[in-house]
Amino acid sequence: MISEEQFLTSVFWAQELPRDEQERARRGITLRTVEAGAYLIHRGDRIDNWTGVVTGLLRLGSITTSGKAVTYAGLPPSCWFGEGSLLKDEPRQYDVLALRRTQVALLNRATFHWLYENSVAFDRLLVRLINERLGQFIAQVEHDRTLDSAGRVARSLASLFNPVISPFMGSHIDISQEEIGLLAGVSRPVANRVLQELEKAGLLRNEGGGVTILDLERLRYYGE
DNA sequence: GCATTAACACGTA
DNA sequence: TACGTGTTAATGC
Repeated sequence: MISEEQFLTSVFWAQELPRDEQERARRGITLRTVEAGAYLIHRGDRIDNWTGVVTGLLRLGSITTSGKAVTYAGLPPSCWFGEGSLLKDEPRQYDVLALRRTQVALLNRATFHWLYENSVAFDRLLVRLINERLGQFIAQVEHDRTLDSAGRVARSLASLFNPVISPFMGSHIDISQEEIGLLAGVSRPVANRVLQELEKAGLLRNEGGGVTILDLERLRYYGE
């Protein structure tokens, strides 16, 4: 179980629940650390938790039959995921890999289902998140087919700062150019070149192991 | 052409 | 020493 203070500061949806439901949710959450390069979830695993990123960075994706890594989304701090597998009670469809040492919060299955059955506030939260994620993935399919590498890097960076999905993000993220390349599906030299291009355009600031976003709206539509 | 990999130099924690 | 960044050369689709 996590402390009340940790619950309120690291779980963005805590305040959306009435007091008694908050307390029930808090008692159902445990913390866990995943080392850099380790898998939190393998494709085919049975899922027993709804999972939130507290610190660090995860990559949602899979490996194609030809062995190529495909990224579906970066999962930054304050992002919660895995509700699909819990609601459908089916094995996990994708891999979740820690790009760096990452702390996650795990809400156990029983508590998740209790909230799902009994809390209007929790259901509204789920609908909002699923709706937003659907829009994000549809946009991503379009962009992967139309944008060049600069647009894809800009897009995948911008998607980390989605205020519905990861509301605690602010404007800075600790992420190396190597990791940006892994998320955007480009090599590090390309990520490096694009980041300099985006900095020249005034959309972000490169800070060595991190990036500060200066203009999220233009970053989101860069290259269109 | 544009991207990738491998390699090297450089600065910093 | 380890890591992140900037850059180049060789190579492939």
